[in-house]
Amino acid sequence: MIAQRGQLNAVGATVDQRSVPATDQRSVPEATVARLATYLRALIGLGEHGVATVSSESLATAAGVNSAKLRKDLSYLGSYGVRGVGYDVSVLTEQINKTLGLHQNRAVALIGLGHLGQALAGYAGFASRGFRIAALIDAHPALVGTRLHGLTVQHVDELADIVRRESIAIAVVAVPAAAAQDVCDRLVSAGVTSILNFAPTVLNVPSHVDVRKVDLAAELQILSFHDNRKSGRPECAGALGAEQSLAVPSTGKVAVVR
Amino acid sequence: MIAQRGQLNAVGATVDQRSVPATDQRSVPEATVARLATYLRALIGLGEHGVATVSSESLATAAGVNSAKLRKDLSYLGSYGVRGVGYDVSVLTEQINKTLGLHQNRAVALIGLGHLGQALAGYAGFASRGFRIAALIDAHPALVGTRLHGLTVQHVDELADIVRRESIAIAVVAVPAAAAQDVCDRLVSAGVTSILNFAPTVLNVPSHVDVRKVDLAAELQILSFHDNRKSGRPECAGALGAEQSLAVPSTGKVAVVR
DNA sequence: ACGCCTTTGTGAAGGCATTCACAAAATCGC
DNA sequence: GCGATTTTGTGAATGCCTTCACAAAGGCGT
Repeated sequence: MIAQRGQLNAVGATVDQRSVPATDQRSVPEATVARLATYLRALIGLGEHGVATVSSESLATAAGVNSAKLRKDLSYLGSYGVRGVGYDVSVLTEQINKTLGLHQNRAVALIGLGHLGQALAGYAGFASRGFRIAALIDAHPALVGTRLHGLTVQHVDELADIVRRESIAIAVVAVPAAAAQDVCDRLVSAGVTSILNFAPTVLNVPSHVDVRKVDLAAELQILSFHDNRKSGRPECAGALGAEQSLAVPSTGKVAVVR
Repeated sequence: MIAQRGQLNAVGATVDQRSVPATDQRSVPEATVARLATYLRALIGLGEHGVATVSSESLATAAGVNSAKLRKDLSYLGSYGVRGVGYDVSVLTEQINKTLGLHQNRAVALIGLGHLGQALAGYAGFASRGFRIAALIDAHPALVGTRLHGLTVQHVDELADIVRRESIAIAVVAVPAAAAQDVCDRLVSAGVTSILNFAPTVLNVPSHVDVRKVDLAAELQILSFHDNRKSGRPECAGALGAEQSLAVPSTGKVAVVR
């Protein structure tokens, strides 16, 4: 399903001169997609340093993965490397851009302008990596109408209009957990098909809508788990100890890795 | 789906020394750990609503996963359910807390107080979910010395002292990409063993240090990929116009007209 | 006490993802 | 032109995660 798209794509009619399934998004594994963004970042960095060609080995190092994985990942996009030489930085950059659908800046709506929302509104990384924040939305009367990073905050009741007017497909939700599902429902019925959720709650959406969540505290909790494990024995010091007291510290063993 | 993944740093298996079956953290799969935080959130929510017992089915729904997965995940922690009844909310909450090492509040250092850093400094979700921001650190002279959310911003040169004084094992890095590796190196040599990185760059760390990254633009790019794919095929009648697709069944190709 | 009903915990199967390892392709030096 | 050298692209193997499906375990009603 989902065949290749005939990209109009301004910059040069670089259209596929290949007859092969270039940019065959059908089968790009999820894990690979998640890494493409990292590769893209690394490639852009290389390009800015004037590097014209890069081997899978060094690109992999720059992206923090091993080269076999990188090559397999890239192979899903088509065959853009040259054996014995490596990858052309600009070609590969363009190819990943295309695969990720970043050929044109995508309009994004940001809902919720608390501390986090305001920070996101000013985050330069969005603009520099293919996204344009096209609307700022909040429900708080004191915020609506104020200007922020060049945009006027609009009321959440106008959400549907805004989404349609600006052809917004992607929204960032940075409202309190209690309000998130409601905002989400409004977004979905307005036609948004992709949501990045910062609220610590599960969003229920119809199957044609994609949700990615960023749960900041959860990230720390995951680190905490590993840290707990690394630091060895001293676990539940207080509260519910009982069974733990007979740890075996004699060897003082610590987590040994590789 | 599309759950985030950790980075390198697999954190290998620890040594044996076993004989304590309960809370055997040695073998909890990474994917499970990442979900425990979500279960915990759901459980706390249930607890606050006075729910005393919950079945795997309804807890799974609350957490947005299927019940088989939830049961298997919980089985790694031990056997805390009662057949025919379900799980005791408070027992399970406590158990997950323990597994994640959240029995006592963990001190966290936050480095970088730009827009994002300031938002994180004020993020209530950290405090309510087991973490205490114990230090705010930046390099900018204009920021050092100012008070923010009850803490005085300290200079990055004092980082090592602060980490030791406060027994900090976890740090949040919210500095510009160009400064991230340097800050990271300082953290590691000061003894920090877990890092949550918001800078869009790969951090190199020794194998005993854990890094998790949150790349905001990458999240959007991943959504963009799927969105790109979706809009190429008129699967579900998306009543959101803006784009019209012309499918060419014979070749399976799709052209997008804007 | 005794079935009945509900729900857990878990082997087994199936699906993805990662890693391995090597043949194929391309350049370079001579 | 040709062999040496480099590096890609990819089958095959391995391992991890998810899903299935069901026996075992416990409460409840009678």
